[in-house]
Order: sequence, then structure tokens, then C-alpha cells
Amino acid sequence: MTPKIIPNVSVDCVVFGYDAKTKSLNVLLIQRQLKDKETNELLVNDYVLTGYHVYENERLDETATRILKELTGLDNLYKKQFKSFGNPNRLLNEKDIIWAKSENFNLRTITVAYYFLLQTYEVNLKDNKHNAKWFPIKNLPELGFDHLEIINQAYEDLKSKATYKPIVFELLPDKFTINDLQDLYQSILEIEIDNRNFRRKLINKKYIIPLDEKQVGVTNKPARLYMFSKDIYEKMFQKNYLINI
Amino acid sequence: MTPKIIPNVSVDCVVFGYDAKTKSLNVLLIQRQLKDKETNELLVNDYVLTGYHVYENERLDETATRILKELTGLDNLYKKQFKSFGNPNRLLNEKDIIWAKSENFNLRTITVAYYFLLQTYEVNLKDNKHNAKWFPIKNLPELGFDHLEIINQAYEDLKSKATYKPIVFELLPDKFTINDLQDLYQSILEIEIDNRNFRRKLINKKYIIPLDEKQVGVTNKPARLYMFSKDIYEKMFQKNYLINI
DNA sequence: AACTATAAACGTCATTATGACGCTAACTAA
DNA sequence: TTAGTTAGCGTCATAATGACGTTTATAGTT
Repeated sequence: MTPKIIPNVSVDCVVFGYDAKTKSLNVLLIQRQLKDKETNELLVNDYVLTGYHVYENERLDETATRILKELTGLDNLYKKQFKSFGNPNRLLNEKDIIWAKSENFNLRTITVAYYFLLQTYEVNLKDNKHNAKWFPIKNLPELGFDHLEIINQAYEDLKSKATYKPIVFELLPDKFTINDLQDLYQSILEIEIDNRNFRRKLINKKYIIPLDEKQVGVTNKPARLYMFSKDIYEKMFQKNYLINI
Repeated sequence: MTPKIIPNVSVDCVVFGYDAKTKSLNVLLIQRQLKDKETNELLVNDYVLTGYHVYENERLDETATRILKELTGLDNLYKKQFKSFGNPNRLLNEKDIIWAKSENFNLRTITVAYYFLLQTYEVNLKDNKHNAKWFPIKNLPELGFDHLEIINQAYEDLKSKATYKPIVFELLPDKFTINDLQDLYQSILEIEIDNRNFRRKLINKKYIIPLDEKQVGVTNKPARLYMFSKDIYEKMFQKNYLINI
């Protein structure tokens, strides 16, 4: 027996996945399809975020975690509740209305939106029941509901946060090269960075730990691997506010 | 006739007011009192944030603006939706249950929380119907519901935001002195700052505009007044992400 | 008119961080 | 051996920062 849900409230999840090989920041979306029962014509055919209602006895964070577990099989990801959306007309496109009729759900819903950070390769997309697919943030498909708006705001939050908190490491493997890190910043922020200055800046941080390990299997000079130490980072800034306006 | 409301959803507002005279960051709270109808005993007597339900045809932002207008008479304040709260047990203290029975409201409510920034003197507290009162953030009274948690998280967000966005100017008059600004940072961040270095840093910002005006009526050397130019600030940073981890 | 208390505001110096570049090093594949 | 490719070291001028010392303008007091 499924638990009772709270009416009018949902949680939507923006899943950001970074692919270090293609240097692409992607969003995980699921397909929304509805066929006319008689003509078999596709009435609705687009993509949406994964989301669901909140159970009666569940915290919002738990709803988000549950949704993500169900979609990706993954737990323990970086998760941020970044904004709630509740415009009265946020689900009033033509296709949303068709969809809502068939699914019998309330069009005046407030959704609490989260984003998650991971690497694309962590998710196994074979035999996922939602037809989930990665899309580059720069090349999103047609989206249902107000989900383009939600993704854009998640992306803005991520961009801004990436400039003052060390969250990018959630999008990389534990061991990474300085150039991986630079590529990632360049993808997220859509900027070009001078490699020599970036490198100097990063290797001077105490919480970027050089390892006695190098890349293997590359066709050029193998790069040194580094790790991020959250411990050291937090010790350095626990009482230290740097005003940087 | 009052509009229909959306069940299970509310908006709560944390109003931060800065008092430059006392150098105190304050929160505006309203009194929550309930008397036993027979014995006249005070069953509930504490403070809470202002909040209300969302109307059927209203955006969340509009709800927040409406609540604040009703409480303070003010429009056009800096407003930020910073987090939503929906723990199943967020309203399950003994007093909240008593209160909810008498007010006939749903204890499983998700609230979308906003904070507002202004100067305490802007609000006229005479004849306000809610018995609203300012409390220093360092010295809050007993609070109902989960409102202490909400205030603390609003404060954390404000602290962090103040270090990388120029929002402190929302808490000061248009014309301010460098020392006003320093006092404000010190109050918010609970740190000590070297005046000479702070002054040098701020005066060199292009968006801190010196005026040909000085303080009047002070008993010591009158300080020069400055303004913050949002225009210049935004032009400087519209395409410029500074990585500062 | 001179003195005092108070806060404003200018200045110095050593160190560190930054932006803009030039150049060398290590690896694989041909 | 050589070419292609990416890693990574180095230099220089300028800007920003942290830690201080010193002077200045005002109102109130003597």
C-alpha cells in the first residue's frame, strides 16, 4: 500500500551530470508521452524533470532523495533545495492540460525544486523505466510544464555557487587533474581561463592535495592527480568570512 | 469576500531590520497569545514570524509581498525566497498543537520562507494590530512553531550572501558613511574588521560613490557620505565570474 | 581662546595574489 | 627520430591585502 500524499505539493529534481570526457554539463530528463487511445496519435511528446508528491510522513529532503534513488539507484549525492515554484499558471500550457486530465492531477501545485550533482557515468541508463536521457545544458529538448524555467534557475544557482563554494568537486571523480578542474569551470561558467594562472592558483590551495599518482593510458604527458580535502577546507573557513563584494 | 486559499501551503516572512544607531540587526516578530476561555490562563504566549496561506490565484512572491505590506505598510523591499520547510513534525510542539486546535489549521503544512531587508526606522510600530516587535538576532524571545529554525537559516543565508553580493546596502540609508558600512558588516558577520584596511578597500570600488556631503550634528569630525551604485556594479559583473574558492 | 575627547581619514611597508605572457617537459604514435 | 599533444614551470609588472602609525576636523569643556 502506497503512503498517502500531500495534495498541492511536489518535489522536482534537476540532476546535473558532468561528463569529463566530452567536457559537457548535462541534465537528466525523462520522457513524457501520451497517445490518443483511438487514433494512436502522439498528443504529448516531450521531456520533463523527475518529480513526485510528498508523502504524508516524509520530510522534503527525503522526498527528493527517494525520487533520485528511484531514478538513478544512487544515494548520498550532493543535494540542494534551491527554490520553490508556485505560479498559478506554471502548468497551464496546452500539453500540460492534456496531460493533467489523463493523469488526474492538480494543476495548482507548488513544487519544491532540488538539484543534484554527479558524474554522468555514475548513472546506468540501461533498462530505466522512465526513458531517462542526458541532455547538454546548452542543448535541451522541448520541455513540459515550467521545467525549462526550473532548470535555468538551478543552473544560475549552480553557476553562482561554483564561484564561491567548492561544489565543483561533486561533479568530478575523487582524483582529478588540474586541467579536468579547469575544463569543468569553463563548462559551467562558459568562460575561458588562462591555464597557467589557474594552475598556479589552485595548486597553492592547501585543500587541493597533490597525489603521487599520474594519469595512465593517455597519449601525451600524463598529468598529476589531485584530491580535494573537504576537512582542510572547512577548518580554514569555519570562522573566516572574506568580504568579497 | 476573501479569496480561496491553497491548503497545506503557507509563506513565512523573516523581516531583518538594521538599526544603524545601536548597530543591531533585528528581526520583526509578532505575538502569539491564546487564553483559556474559562480560567483566562495564558495557554500560549510567545512570538512567531508573520505568515499566511497562499491564495488560489496568487504567485508565491505576491503572497510574501502581501504579507509584508499588511504587516509594515511597505512595498518594494529587498526580498528573497531562501528555503521551504516541510518536516512532518515542524509544528508539533505542545503549544503549536493547542494553537492549531483553536485556529483550526492543518499541522502538516509546507511553508515557503522569504526574508526581507530594511532599516528598523522604516517601520512604524505604533498601532500595529499584530503586536509586532523588533528583537535583536542575538537575543530572540521564545518562538513558536519551527520559527527559530527558519530564522537561523535565513540568517545563515544572509551572512553568506553578504560576503559575495552587495546586499548590505538594503539595510542602510541611501547615503551612508564608510564606518556605517563597516559597523553593519561587523554586526551581520560577527567579526572585527580593521577600519583602515576596510576603508581603503571600499573607497577603491567604482560603485561606491563619494558625495560632496558630510554628516551633520555629530560631535566629532563629520564623515563623508557615500552612495552605492547598483548600475555600475551590475555593469562591472554582468559577464565576469570571479572564481573565489 | 585654548584644550580635550572622539571618530574620520590619510599614510607606510612588507607580503601575497593576479593577469599576461614565454618556454620547457613528457608522453605516444608514426 | 620526429611530430603532435598536453602538462607544467617560470617571469614580470601591477594590484590587493594585512598590520600598523599618524594626522585632522568637529563639538563640548575649561
